[in-house]
Amino acid sequence: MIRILIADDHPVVRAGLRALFDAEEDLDVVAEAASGVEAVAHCERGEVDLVLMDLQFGVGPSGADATRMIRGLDDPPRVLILTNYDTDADILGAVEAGASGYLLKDTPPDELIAAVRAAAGGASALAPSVAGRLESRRRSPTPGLSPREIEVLGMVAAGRSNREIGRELFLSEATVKSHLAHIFTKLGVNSRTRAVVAAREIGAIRP
Amino acid sequence: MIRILIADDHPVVRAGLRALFDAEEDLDVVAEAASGVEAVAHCERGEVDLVLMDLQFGVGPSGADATRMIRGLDDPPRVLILTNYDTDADILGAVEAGASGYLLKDTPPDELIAAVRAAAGGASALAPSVAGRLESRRRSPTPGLSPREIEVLGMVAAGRSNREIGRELFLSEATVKSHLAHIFTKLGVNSRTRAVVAAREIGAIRP
DNA sequence: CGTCGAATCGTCCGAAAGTTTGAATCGACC
DNA sequence: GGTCGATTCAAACTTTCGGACGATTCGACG
Repeated sequence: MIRILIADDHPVVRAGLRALFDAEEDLDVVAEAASGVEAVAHCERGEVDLVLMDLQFGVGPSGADATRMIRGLDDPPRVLILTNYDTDADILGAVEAGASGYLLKDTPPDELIAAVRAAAGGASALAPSVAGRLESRRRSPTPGLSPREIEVLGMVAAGRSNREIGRELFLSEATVKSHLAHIFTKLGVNSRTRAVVAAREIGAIRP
Repeated sequence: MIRILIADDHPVVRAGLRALFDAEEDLDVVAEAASGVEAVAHCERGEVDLVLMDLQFGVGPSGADATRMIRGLDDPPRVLILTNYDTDADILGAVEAGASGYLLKDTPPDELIAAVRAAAGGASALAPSVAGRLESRRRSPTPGLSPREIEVLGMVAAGRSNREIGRELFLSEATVKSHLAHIFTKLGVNSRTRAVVAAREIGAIRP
């Protein structure tokens, strides 16, 4: 018997998953959580073998954060990510946080159930499209943007000018330009707007 | 008895909605559709009082398109939009397409069921947050960007330079600048990156 | 201890971008 | 028939960006 915790902020999705699992004899939905903190609280009490976790909660810690916390417990349950979003950064973040698998919400039910059984059994379960993405990422790893560069890039994406960025980060405009020049070469572009597009594509900034 | 068609490309969401409605005596889920064309086909055969429609389908016509087609039938069912996304343009587009209501997927189940009954009874059902958004939109209507301006803005958002935009649209660079100047004043900004941010916020270009 | 990347700041210069002003055409609308 | 917005273009001007150097500091790593 696999004891499952469903963590998703959409009641409809929770009901759908519960209906799906109720039809299987070896799957038992023992709890639901509408937020990351709720999910962690449930796991602290034990009695859960596997968590189905959304990445996007309206408020509070993200699914990746919750995953990290859960995996830090003693004898933690496995965590399977089930989300709509599939940018590289999301997936990498989740896997690094300790997720055993990554599924997209348009996964067919039979695949989903198979993945749940596989994950509970200790195997890794990645949606094929996700696995391919991870593979392609391994071949051309993220142009390692430093934290500072990502910060600057985020402000560029928000429409700030170099001068404004300098003011807000307490930098000289020259430094901002310097960061931007590095960002440009790392992303293979030659203008701020193109950099924003590229950053969105690789998931380096909020979509 | 309200006969319901669920149109959503996510099996999990369909299962969730079905479970939700099955618990109500006066609601009967008579069919499911995983795409816009499927939904329209079902409605052409009649036997449906209300369609719960997602806006985002992976392939094929959008939920708004499907809504337009359904509302163009003889004696059409009512259409209730149920979606994740809530940009102004999405909502406006759906309402203009003939939707009787607009709900977000994080709506609590009881509200959802109430909205379904209201819509089937002929009333309009808008989520409070959505109604507020429409209201605010009425107060400050979309700065009327012309089709050409939207076209230019889209290319700016894609990272093109003024010269490139001119080449691709067979315009002089002066004309591109002229369009941009108008766009800036209409959006109340003073740079291309800010214009892209503003355009995203009001839903004038792809999110 | 030397090396390396990250982060900081600087100058100089050409290329884009943005501002201002003006103007022509065209279709829609009253 | 006149007005108005959309679209097109132009010249001149200012500001911002981006490229191409270099330079310093500092912590990490072997």
